Amino acid sequence: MRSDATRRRENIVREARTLFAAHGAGVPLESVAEAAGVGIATLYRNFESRTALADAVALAILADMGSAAVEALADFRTDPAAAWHTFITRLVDLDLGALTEALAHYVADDLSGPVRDAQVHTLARVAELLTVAQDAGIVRPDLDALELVLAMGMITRPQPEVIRSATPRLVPRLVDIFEAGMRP
Amino acid sequence: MRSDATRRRENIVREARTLFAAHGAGVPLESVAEAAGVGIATLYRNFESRTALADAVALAILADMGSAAVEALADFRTDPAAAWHTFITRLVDLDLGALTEALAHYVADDLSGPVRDAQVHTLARVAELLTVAQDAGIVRPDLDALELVLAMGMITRPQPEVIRSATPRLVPRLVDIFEAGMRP
Amino acid sequence: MRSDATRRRENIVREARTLFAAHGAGVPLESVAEAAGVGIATLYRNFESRTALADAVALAILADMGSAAVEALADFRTDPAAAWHTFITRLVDLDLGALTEALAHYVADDLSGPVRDAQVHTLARVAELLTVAQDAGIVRPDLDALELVLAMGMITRPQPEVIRSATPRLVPRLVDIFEAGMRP
Amino acid sequence: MRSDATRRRENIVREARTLFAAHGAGVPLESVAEAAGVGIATLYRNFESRTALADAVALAILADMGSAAVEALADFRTDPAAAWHTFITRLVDLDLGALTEALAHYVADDLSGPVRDAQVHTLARVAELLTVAQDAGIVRPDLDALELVLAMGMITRPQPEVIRSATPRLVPRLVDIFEAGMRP
DNA sequence: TATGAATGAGAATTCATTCAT
DNA sequence: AATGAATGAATTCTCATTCAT
Repeated sequence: MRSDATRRRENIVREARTLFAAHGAGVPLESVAEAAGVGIATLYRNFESRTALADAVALAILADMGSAAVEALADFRTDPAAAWHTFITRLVDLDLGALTEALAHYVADDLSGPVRDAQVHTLARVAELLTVAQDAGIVRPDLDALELVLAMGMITRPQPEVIRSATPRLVPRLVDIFEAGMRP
Repeated sequence: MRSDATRRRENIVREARTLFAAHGAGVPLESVAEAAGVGIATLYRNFESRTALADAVALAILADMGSAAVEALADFRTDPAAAWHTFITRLVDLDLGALTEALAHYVADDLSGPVRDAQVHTLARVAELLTVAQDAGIVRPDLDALELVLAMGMITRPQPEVIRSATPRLVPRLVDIFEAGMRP
Repeated sequence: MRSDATRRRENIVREARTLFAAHGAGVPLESVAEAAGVGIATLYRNFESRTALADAVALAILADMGSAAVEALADFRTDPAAAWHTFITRLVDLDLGALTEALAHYVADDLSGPVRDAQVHTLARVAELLTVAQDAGIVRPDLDALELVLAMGMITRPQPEVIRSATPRLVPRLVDIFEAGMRP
Repeated sequence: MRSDATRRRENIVREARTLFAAHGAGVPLESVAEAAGVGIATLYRNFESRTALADAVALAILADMGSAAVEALADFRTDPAAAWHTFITRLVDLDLGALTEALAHYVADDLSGPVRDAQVHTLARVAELLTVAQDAGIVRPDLDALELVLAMGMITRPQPEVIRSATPRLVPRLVDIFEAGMRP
């Protein structure tokens, strides 16, 4: 029973993440509930408010980002360039745009405790990786972790339909340019 | 009264452009009206619908972008690198994010005639400049005009307040990285 | 100059009458102004409010109805049945539906003085004709003038487009049935 | 709760029917909601749009009309004249005026499927009754079912308050005249 | 606990009426 | 005097959130 509830909850977060990434954080919560196959009231039982759900989405993304950083660090010895490139690629697949959207409701630095902590913690991991990469001469030395993450977030944010369909390969292209720009 | 009305109309477009850039194209039209110092009905007299207003905003931005390209071309002889850099910088100040947002309501290639025409026309100017810059060896050869414009649009799109205040210098930094990435 | 203004004013009333009859008294006054080829402010200079305009429409219709009754009376000697039938036919063409609509804004018996007077006066003429027709044995004796006028108004009131197009001959048919029903 | 919701829904239709009949199909939906004792959003949950509500009203009226026709047919053997008269009388009480109003938003023959079907079906019933009555020599042979229904609709359409209060017995009188006019 | 229904508050849009030229 | 522009008030419709089963 317990795990059933847990799975349901995670499912809601997953769908919210996808929808936030695709259509912005403004999507009707009812559509999130529907995508997750639950009633709207169930969503609200699990997440007190839109903010609470957005926080959960943010935490999920930050967790994935942390893992990506840790794994990249582990692989770094073997093949630095490949490890770094893989990390960037994984960031792209993380729906970072949804993260940005999910944070949109905070004013200034009033991030809720857990989110702020996770952010600090994850950024520390990324910074660690970044330092190693910089020391290895793969990445320009004046780049900081927050900047990197936000940059990836901005270039993967949801695009209006007109633009997405007119330029289907846009994101990979931007990522490629960005990677080039990050080299020393 | 005629010129008065014209000024008012332009004022509405200017405020809309600013607000679209700052908070997305979803901003209440009432807040646009308020910013422009007019009643909501006046806005509607001038722009039949949100779409019509968004079109006007798009046209204004495209016009400015065209001018920037033309001027950069003119300055190119004198100092290619400076001309290119100035062009990029001017793009940043154009509220391209607002353009992206303003296009958000179109499906596929159903841009309204005038907007599509202006887009084609302006992109042609930009492409001209781009070609010149590529020939001069300043810009990587595999970059196209649409890509360039969209890229600038994405990295200047409105940010949630948390992010903007936490990283006030973000946009210039991203631009710098992008410029680096665009070199051959 | 004077007659110019008068003609303009009458033109507004005429267009209002047509539009009230066709689309109900709720039509935008701006569309009335446009149909009359004047600016909305001119309409308002001539008619203080929608009510004032509606009154003018009512008066115009009542005047026409009075004339029709007077003429029918004059023709009655010659050919009673034809005179009566012609009268009924003329009522149909009078846009009586517009009259009904134009009165719609009055509560209870608060008709404005002039309208009430015109109504009383016109009904007296119609009653006169009606009496003559009843005496001649053409019309059932229990019919009164107000009833007659309202009946014609109801069966000529504007119809929704669906119905109008589905049954283009409806009004003449109803008039025919009504005429039959009015015989002794 | 299910049956509760059903009752509520039916209640909304009932009130809408009454208000459409009394004040035209243009009544603020908020006033319909209020009359039904629900919030405006509840009305919208049940009826996607004004059109959907109007359709429901139309269907309800058509259903009642069908029943009236069927019952009149059943009673016809016993007492033709009484059955016919009762049928006419029941039509009057059906708020046919509301039906007309409810159809007002359709263009040409674009009635929504279910409404069109119901209309065809109900008219067939009425036509059946009409034929029987014509065969019995009670009704003039050149009358068709649609005409009959529309005629009743027109003479029972909502009247402006001035008129209603000035002539409280108008509708029954018109019906009487109409019945007379429908005889062979 | 899970759900569908209910609700009020907010945003888009239209229109009668007033104002400034 | 004639006009087009400006405005607020009404109305439709949508959505986050709460409630009753």
